[in-house]
Amino acid sequence: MIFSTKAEYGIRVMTHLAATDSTGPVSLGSIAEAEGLPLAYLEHLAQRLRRAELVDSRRGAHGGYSLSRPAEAITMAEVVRALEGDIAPIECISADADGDLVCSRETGGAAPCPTKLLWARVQGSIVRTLEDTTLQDLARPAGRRVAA
Amino acid sequence: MIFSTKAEYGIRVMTHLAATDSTGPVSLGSIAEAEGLPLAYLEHLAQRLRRAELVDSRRGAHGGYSLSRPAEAITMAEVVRALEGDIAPIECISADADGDLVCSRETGGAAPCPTKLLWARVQGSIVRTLEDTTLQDLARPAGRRVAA
DNA sequence: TCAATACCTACCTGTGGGGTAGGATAACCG
DNA sequence: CGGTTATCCTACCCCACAGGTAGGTATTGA
Repeated sequence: MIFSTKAEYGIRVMTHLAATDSTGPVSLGSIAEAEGLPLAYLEHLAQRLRRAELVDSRRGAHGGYSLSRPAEAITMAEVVRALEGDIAPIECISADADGDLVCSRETGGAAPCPTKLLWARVQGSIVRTLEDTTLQDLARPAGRRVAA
Repeated sequence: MIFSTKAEYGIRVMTHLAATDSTGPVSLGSIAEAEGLPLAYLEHLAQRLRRAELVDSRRGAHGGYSLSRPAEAITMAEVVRALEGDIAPIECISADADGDLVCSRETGGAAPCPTKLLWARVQGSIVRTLEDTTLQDLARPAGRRVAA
């Protein structure tokens, strides 16, 4: 499995916010009830979304969460990264500061790991797909921006 | 992480076989030594590859494994599926007999899960990438068949 | 002041990845 | 035929992490 329920639940929270936006902050409790998800667990995910500055929060009575930006300006790449961490196809692959993929098995350029090409391709296609899909695409499933 | 070391190790075994092909079967022991991987673990992976009919095996002295088909006729989609099982981006998504994606959260078409569109796109891009990459592409990293 | 809410830290439990161990079976070689 | 080299098979083990639960603290509106 590629993504865990962290990504699923978190995206459902974001989609819910997108659908009920402009009516003030929405409490996690009401989202949990509407989506049928455990509140205590959603709180963890909401913290990740907040630290990534994808949502704003207001504490106290009538507080809650709201999108920090319009739904069309939030890509799924950002959301998934906030919820799941860096998107890597496999443990030995990570991106360096320039965004180039690095294989931890490559010890001084001796014998490049033959699988690196595959992971690079897979990673690229996933990231491109996530960057091409915005929150708005999911909130209004009728309007598909790009070909699936 | 999307793929585990099962996929990595298994592909390295396949690549090794592709590189040393036409010289008779290769023992797992020699592959394990050359690649620096634990033999006992590779045996599990080799069984998966054999049951998927991606490799042929010969028992006994001077036995070992060999590719069941030319490297250019083996796609990474087959190899990864044999090693990791079905490729699904998330637990709630699976493919039915026709290959269409099904979301286990959809209970009678009530409220379609807003995340399904995203998982469908991601799954499609991964599968397409894996199907476009053959074992030969990895065995000869210089000759890239498709754009990354 | 009180209720509602976000925020924080600690803990728990099951599953699966990533192996190890040990034997049974089969083929070649002298 | 008997030993050696291999695949094949089953059982087990450890631990990190997903997926939560619990319980408290801080903040705000009425």
